[in-house]
Parts: sequence; structure tokens; C-alpha cells
Amino acid sequence: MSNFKIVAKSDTTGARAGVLQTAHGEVETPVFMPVGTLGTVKSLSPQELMECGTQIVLGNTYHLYLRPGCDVIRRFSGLHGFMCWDRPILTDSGGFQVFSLAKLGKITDQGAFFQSHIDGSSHLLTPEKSVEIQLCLGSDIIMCLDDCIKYPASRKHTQEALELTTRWAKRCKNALQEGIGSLDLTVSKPPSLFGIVQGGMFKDLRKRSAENLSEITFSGYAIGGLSVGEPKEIMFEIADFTLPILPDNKPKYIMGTGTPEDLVELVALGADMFDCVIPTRNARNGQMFTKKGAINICNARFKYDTKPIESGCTCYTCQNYSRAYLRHLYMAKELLAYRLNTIHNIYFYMKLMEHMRTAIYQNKFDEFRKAFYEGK
RNA sequence: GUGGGUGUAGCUCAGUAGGUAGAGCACCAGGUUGUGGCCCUGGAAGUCGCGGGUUCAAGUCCCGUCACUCACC
Repeated sequence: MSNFKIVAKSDTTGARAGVLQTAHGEVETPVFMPVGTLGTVKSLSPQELMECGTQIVLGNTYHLYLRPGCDVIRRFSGLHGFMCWDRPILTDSGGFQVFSLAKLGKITDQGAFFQSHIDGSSHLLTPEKSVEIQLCLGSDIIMCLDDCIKYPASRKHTQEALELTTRWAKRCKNALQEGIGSLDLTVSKPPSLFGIVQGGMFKDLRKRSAENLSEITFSGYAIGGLSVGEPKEIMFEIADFTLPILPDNKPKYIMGTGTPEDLVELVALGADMFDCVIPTRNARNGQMFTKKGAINICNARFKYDTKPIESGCTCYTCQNYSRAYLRHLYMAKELLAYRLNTIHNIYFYMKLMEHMRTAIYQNKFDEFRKAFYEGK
């Protein structure tokens, strides 16, 4: 039985709309998942997240394992109870964070040795451990541990990383099956497991990775190792190449991307799921999204500006506050600045996705895309 | 009143043996792609308290003066 159903497709692009079933309800795709690394989308309460239209959030295995630790979260029957969020959660495997945040020790077949960015303590993250932690978190969608490499990377290194990722993916699947055996299915439903395609910027390696993972069979497929510093054309080229060779009846998730433009283009190429820190991190750094492009709320030109961030925007922030006030809060580093800015940006992203879904339902994605660029 | 100290960018201060000025913060503007509320990159900004003098050349040496400050009367 499949947990993903496609409900509409664009005739003129690769865009598609679907419904993803999870243990905590349905998710309409294409979907953007705000990043809630430490069991919170920074500065927002779950209620505010819902008011912004958030369907599903992302949590991080790496961070939550290090702090507060599974022993704490287990007492709340998982992350949902701990953070008071009863909609779906997807958890990252920790692979990317080990590669980007921790002081990476050695990667062996066994797993990734790393030192915590918090206290320097040493850890070993194996595929089994990653699955075990994600099960403990009670995640609805769990990700396989992968070996995410830097850009640029040699062909040899890229190939080794993708082969390791494949071996780890098999182990993750086995670990999940064993883990489900020990779950109390009367209180928690088993999660879905997604595989992650690697292969860097080499198309044949991407193809091999996609084939390997398809053979193992997962509930969904992610494309990892993009937006790691490569030129944007290459990012689109690799996404364009890889998306069609993944099983069409499964959700396709592009990890760690992107700007509003990236999302529109990647949806057009057939991607269903996204996560990215841009709307939240940039909100905390004063960059606010509008239909005409991003603005920097710290700019002096907003000092006396009585208008909202975006006229016509129906988010809480724009309904109530002026640019001048938001600039003041930001310049003064007031805590409310982070919250109000994040509300607007998340709302903006959620509306963007909603408009894309509607356009796909009506088979008008091309018109939508044209209008999107004309609005700038 | 007497003696000492300090006056350099909006703020806090560096400026070595005299060679027409720098940093941090703030300000202005960019960046930010499976998150350390960080960080990075540029930019604008000073008649060096004021007035004389010495010198080819003074923020720097000398004289005077003003302001602030500390100690003692």
C-alpha cells in the first residue's frame, strides 16, 4: 500500500501535486518544510507555525541526540509530545550535520566518527544508531544516514561516498524493520523511510545512486548533496537529470533548498518536498521576502516607512506592523524582531507552495510561473 | 589655588626613534540553501581640543591656552 498519491499533474511541465500519508495526518505536496532543528522552528510557537500554514516540520537527529538526548524525549513519547506539535515531523539523519557542523573524525563503513560542536565529546553515528534515534524521536518520515561530501569533489571520492551511502541505506532499512518489531504499535505508528541519492555533480553517478536506492525500495527518495556551493545552473542540471529517474509513484524530496525561485523551478522539474533554512535564518538576519523580491529590513530607507513588509499580505506581521517598527525592533535586536520576521517569511513560503499546488490542480502551472516572474 | 593625568572617527581607544592617521563597536550596503539568533565581504566617516614655535616634514618635540579628571590645600 502506497503512502503517496498523485492527484494532479501539469501538462506542460513536470510539476505534480499529491497527498502524502503520515502517522500524523496528510501532507499536500509540493510542500515546504520549515527547519526546526532543535525541536523548534526558531522563534515560533507551534500555534504560530500552524497559523502560517505549516503542514510538516523538520527536526534534526544530530542536534536532538546531542541535546537534550533521547532519554529526555522518550519520556514525552517522542518529539511531537515534547515540542507540542501534533502534525507530521520529518527528521534528518544527522549525516549532513556531521559533515557541516561537527568536527568530523573518520568515516568508515561502520559509521561516522565525529566530535560534538557543543562540548567536543566524541561520538559514532552509524546507520543503525541514526534510525534508532529517529524512532525514539517518533518521527513520521525518517531519513537514511548518508555521506554528504563537499563541493567540489573528485569523481573517485564522490563514487566512494555514494557507494557507502548505498550500503548505509540498506542497513537503515534493515534497522527500521527490526526497530518496528520492538515498537508498541498501539501507541505509535511506524514511520516512512526515505533514501538519499548522492553522486555529486556526476550524472552517471547520480544515476547509479538512484538505481541502487530504487532497488532497495523506500517510501520516498531524496536528492542530497545539492546547494552545497555549486553554481546554480549545475544544481538545476543535476536536479533535472535526477528527478525523472526516481520512481514516479513516490515522493521526491530535494534536501536543503532553496530560494523562492529555486522552489518554483524545482517544482516544475517534478520535486515534491523541500526544506531550507533560508526563510527562517534570513528572517533573523533581516531579509524579508516579498513578491517583488527580498528586502532588507535594516535598510535606512525604511526608517519612517509606515507600510507593512508587503501590502496585501495577510500574515500576522503584515496585518499589524509597519516596516519602520520592524526595522526598529531589528536594529535594537529585540526578540520580537526574530518572531515577527520569521512569521512573515514562513507565511510567504507557505503561500507560495499553496499557490503552486492550486496552479497544478487547475493545470495552470505555466501561467503561475510566468506571473511569478512578472511580479518581480 | 597647587601638583599630576587625559584630550585622535558617533563611542572606547591604538599610534612605535618626528615622515600629512588605524582598530573594535556603532552607522551604511551586500551576502547567507538537509540552522550556532551566527558569521562573512565591502563602504562612509577625523582641519589628531585650540593658538603659536622648532623642523624639509609635527598626532608625535617646545611654549601658551581651553576643557575634562584625580590628588592635596
